[in-house]
Amino acid sequence: MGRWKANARERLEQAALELLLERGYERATVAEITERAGLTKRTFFRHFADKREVLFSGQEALYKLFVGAIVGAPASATAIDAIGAALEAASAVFPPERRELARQRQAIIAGNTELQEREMLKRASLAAAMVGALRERGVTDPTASLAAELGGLAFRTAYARWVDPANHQEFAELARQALHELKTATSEIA
Amino acid sequence: MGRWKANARERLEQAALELLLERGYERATVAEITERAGLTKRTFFRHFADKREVLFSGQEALYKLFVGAIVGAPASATAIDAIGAALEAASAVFPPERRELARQRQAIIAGNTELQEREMLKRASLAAAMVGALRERGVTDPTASLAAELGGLAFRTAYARWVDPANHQEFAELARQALHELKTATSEIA
DNA sequence: ATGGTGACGACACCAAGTGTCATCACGCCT
DNA sequence: AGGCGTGATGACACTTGGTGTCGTCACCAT
Repeated sequence: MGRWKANARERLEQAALELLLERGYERATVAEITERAGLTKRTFFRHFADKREVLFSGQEALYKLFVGAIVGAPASATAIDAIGAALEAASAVFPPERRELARQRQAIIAGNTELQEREMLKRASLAAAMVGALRERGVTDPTASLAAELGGLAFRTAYARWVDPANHQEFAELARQALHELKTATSEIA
Repeated sequence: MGRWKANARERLEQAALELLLERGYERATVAEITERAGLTKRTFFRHFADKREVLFSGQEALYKLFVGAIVGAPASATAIDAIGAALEAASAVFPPERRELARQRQAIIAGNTELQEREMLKRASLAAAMVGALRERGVTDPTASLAAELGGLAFRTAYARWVDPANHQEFAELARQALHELKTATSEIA
């Protein structure tokens, strides 16, 4: 079987999504995923650092959108304004067509602890990236960490609502709502 | 309550700490840890769910202190007050004698991604527990999540300073400082 | 063609976990 | 004291994730 078609990585992602949805993360082996994709186990690990990573391939782009929007926000913008701009920019990664995919992905992650661990690490990396970007704007540390944490919470809230079948609004709108709610809660808490 | 050679779990934790400090997490095998403890690989996995877990054994107690303090806070206490009480209660787990141990543990974790993943998951579990406890007090959701996130950030800040050799204050004092800084930053951000 | 480059397959190998059964120390009962 | 049950451990085989290494084959530029 010496043939090799293009899109190996995408085929692996697709095969993984299907198989993990059918059988769950633990009951599906890497060998079975690669078999479905017409490849071998070794090739899987050339494209993904480990089995979990096949479900977290868009993260890099998300970081860049966040960081870019924060450092690119107007100089007059406050830390929270910059966070708001970041959420706005992030909306580009979550068009309505990707909602069903995101839902499936979340269903798989919800069923396995290893995947949740990976997700938590990605969250922390994103938060750290936001803190770094805010610092580049001159925001000092207690405020930078707090703003990043707030942004992360707003993002997770918006994402959870976006994935929820009960809602039909666009991500950007949900993000604006979540951030607004958190801002008012913040002023009430102090 | 069987007492065989006794202390199997503690011996495993001690052997693991030593070996992981010497060689790092990835270059030390479970078989080597158990060999040092005078036990077998199988026994290790009867005491710990996986290799990572040997470094996270005190977490259960921490959760209980947090939750207990939050639900046990006086009815007049605000959400932030309850968080403050939780941090105060958590100080019991971090006496000065445990500082060196904590430092070593953090050094090992800092050197390996899997361990950081586990730590992030524990953080998230703690945050979720705090949200649950706050809800029991009648705190509703945007505020509960925000307060829990704030508490987590204060805790991490205090812990980082407590472990830092440059500081010599007690954990409770560092926690009060961190929470106070975050409260003022919160009022400035809104 | 011709040779170089990069992606893939084949194979061996290590380490993390798990299932299963045997064994051995201890407390308890008579 | 001696037998019994229980729970912790050892022994061993097995699966799966993940890596190192080498060979092979398509593609491209010369």
